[in-house]
Amino acid sequence: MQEIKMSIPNFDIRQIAASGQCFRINPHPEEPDTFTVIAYGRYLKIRQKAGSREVSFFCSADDFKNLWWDYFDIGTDYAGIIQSIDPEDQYLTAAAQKGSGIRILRQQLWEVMVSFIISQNNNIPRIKHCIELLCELCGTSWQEDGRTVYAFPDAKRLYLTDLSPAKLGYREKYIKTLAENVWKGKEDLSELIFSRSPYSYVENRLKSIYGVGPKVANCIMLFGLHRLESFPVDTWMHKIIEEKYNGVFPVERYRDYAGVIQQYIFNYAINESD
DNA sequence: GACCAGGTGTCCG
DNA sequence: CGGACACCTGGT
Repeated sequence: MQEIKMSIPNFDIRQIAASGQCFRINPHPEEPDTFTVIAYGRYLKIRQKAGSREVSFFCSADDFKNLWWDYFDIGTDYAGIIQSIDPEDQYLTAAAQKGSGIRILRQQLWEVMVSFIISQNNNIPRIKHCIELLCELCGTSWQEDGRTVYAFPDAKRLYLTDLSPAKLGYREKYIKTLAENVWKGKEDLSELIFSRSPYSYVENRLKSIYGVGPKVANCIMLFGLHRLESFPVDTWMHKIIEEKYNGVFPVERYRDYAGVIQQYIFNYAINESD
C-alpha cells in the first residue's frame, strides 16, 4: 500500500462518481476529497482536490499497473474526443465542457449486467442502495481502514442466496435467472468478453437475456464491454434528442465513440439540468 | 392517492 | 413490427 500520485488530463473522480455509469464509487466517510472504489474484488482509496489534475491512488504498485490504470481507462485520449465535437453544437459543447473529467470505466461485465438490470424503471439513489444491499447480503467481505467492505457477489452467491432483503422488486427474477444460467454454464460471459463479434451479434445475445432490453443491452456494451460506439437511449436521452436535436442525433459523426458523447449528454442532463 | 424513476415482458392488432 | 399496459419499491 502506497500513495501513487500523478497528473492525469480529463480525469475528475467527482464527475466519474456522479456520471451514472457506476454505482459503487462513493465519498470516503471521513477523509475530504477522497473516494472509495470497490471493483474486481479490490478496494481503492483515491484522492483528488476539486478542479485539480493531481490524483492520488492509495494501492500497491502492482494493483495500480494491473488493475486501476485500465479500470479508469487512463490510456484513452479523451481530449481528442472532445476536440472532435461539432463547434456549432452548443448543447454538446457545453455538456462536454461540464463532463470533461469523465472516463468510461472498464468495469467487470458481471457487475454491469446485474447493476443495469436493476436500473430499469428505477432511480439512481435506489439503484445504489439495492446494489449495496446485494453486496452486504452475499458479497465477500474484508477489512479496509478499520471498516468492513464488500465485494460484488458472483453468480453462484446470487443464485444461492435469498435476495428478497435487497428489495429488487420484480427485477429479482431477472437476476435469479441470469445468475443461475451463468453459474450453471448455460450463459458464457467470457465468450462475450473475448469475442470481437459484430456489434449487432453481441447486442442480440444480450437482448436474449431475460430482463435485458435494448437500453440495458447498450449500457452493458458500453460500460461492461467497453464498446465505445454503443449509444444507449434512455428517457433522459430521448427527451434531450427531442428538445435539442429535433428528434435526430448525429450519431454517425461520432460513431466510434458515440458512447462517450452519450455520457457527456446524460451527465449534463442529470447533474446540471437547466 | 397519483405520479415518477437510466425499461422490459407480454399481449394484441 | 408497433402500441398499450402492468410492474416492485420508495420518494415527492
